[in-house]
Amino acid sequence: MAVGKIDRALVADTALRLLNDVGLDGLSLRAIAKELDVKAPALYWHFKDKQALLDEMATEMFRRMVAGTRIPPGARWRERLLVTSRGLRTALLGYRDGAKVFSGSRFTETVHAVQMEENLRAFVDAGFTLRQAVRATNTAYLFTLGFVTEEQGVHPLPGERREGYDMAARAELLAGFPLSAAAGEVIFEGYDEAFEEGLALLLKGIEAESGIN
Amino acid sequence: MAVGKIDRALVADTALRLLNDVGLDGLSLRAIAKELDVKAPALYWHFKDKQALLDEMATEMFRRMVAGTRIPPGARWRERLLVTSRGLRTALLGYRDGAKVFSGSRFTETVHAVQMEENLRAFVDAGFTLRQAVRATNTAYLFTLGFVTEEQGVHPLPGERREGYDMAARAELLAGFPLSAAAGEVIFEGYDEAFEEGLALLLKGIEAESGIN
DNA sequence: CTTGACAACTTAACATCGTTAAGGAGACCC
DNA sequence: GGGTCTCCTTAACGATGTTAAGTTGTCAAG
Repeated sequence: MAVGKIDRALVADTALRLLNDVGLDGLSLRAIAKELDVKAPALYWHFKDKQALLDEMATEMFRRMVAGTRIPPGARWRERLLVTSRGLRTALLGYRDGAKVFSGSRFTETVHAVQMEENLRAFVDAGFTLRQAVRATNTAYLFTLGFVTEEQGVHPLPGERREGYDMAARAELLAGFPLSAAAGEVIFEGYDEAFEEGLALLLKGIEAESGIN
Repeated sequence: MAVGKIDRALVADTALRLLNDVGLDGLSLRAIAKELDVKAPALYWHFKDKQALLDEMATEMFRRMVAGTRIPPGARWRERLLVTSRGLRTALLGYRDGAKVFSGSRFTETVHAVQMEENLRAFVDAGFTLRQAVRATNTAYLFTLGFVTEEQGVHPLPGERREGYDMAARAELLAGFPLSAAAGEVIFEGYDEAFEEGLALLLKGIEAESGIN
């Protein structure tokens, strides 16, 4: 398809586009290569192995997340943590198996440090110790990763629903567990609200434990 | 090795044992079959595909977690959430790539409903609405999953450390980001404390938002 | 203008993987 | 003794990540 010069960025971009069509399981080097009008082994000129390509994809995902996250100027710790957490979730949801790709990879650059530094700075400026700042941001980060991982297990892409989870069948299996049965609706419907309320719990906790608001 | 009757439970048990040696990537059907003194296609008599076997492994992990988690009689919501979250982390840490296997699979039974029901019950009895109870327990659950997933990216098994993460090199890369550089020690050392403090934040938040203690 | 080096690819092949098709040994029942 | 069912084997398929070796184009030095 694309006949121009091939470099790491173009490969990662192409792979990310393909990811939404075929998912992580279908993302073979041969498929990516075909999209670039090239044979599979050519990719080894640019990446030492497939994991290195996945790492580049994760890094590019993060780059786009940072670019797409508008942080209000003068935002304080609370707002920053809300906005960056929502931004991460939105970014991961933008790709099929986005959370899996992301959390199975390691960054190839230090782009992530910019946002991390600004977030930590906001906390420290507000009076948190560095340790408190790290724990707070990291907890939000890991909650978001876990959340989207599970969410994408049910909704591979926003709007799509994965087969094999019938609400009625679930209710029947959980006869004898009335609360768990009723919990189904709360869990599997309204992921947006669930995420927001989880974040809200965390923020409340940060506030309550530090006394900083 | 084992020459007795082969059934789903034995296969899952053997696969879980092998998992700690070879990791998820090395966990091939042929390797599992060899461990059972059997050829790979034999496994298809007991499982419709590899994912079904992984599902059984995840279910067995959960079963052992429940069996290994001593919940003090009369424990209230706070203590229950602490104990079950710690229990989940400990269980996942017990297997190489435990978190990945677990969060990529779906239970084959409803064993999980027992503990879920008891936890929700504890919350509701304490005065939480069902919705609050679900949000609280689910947030803790997803945080734990995200946490251990990242933790095992650095420590495949307790005591082992994955290569490629040199603390000195990291500090050098993050020159210009002093807070992020300093955060390294807080993040990568003391996962136990980090987990406890993340949980503590959450519990504080649950308490603060509901007014229930 | 030729030569040589280097970058960027192709072709061919390898071992391994999940999975399917077909068949065989053994237990059990009529 | 014949037939059926369970549980396994043998053989094979297509696909995968990866490596080795060779090919093409570009470009600078002699």
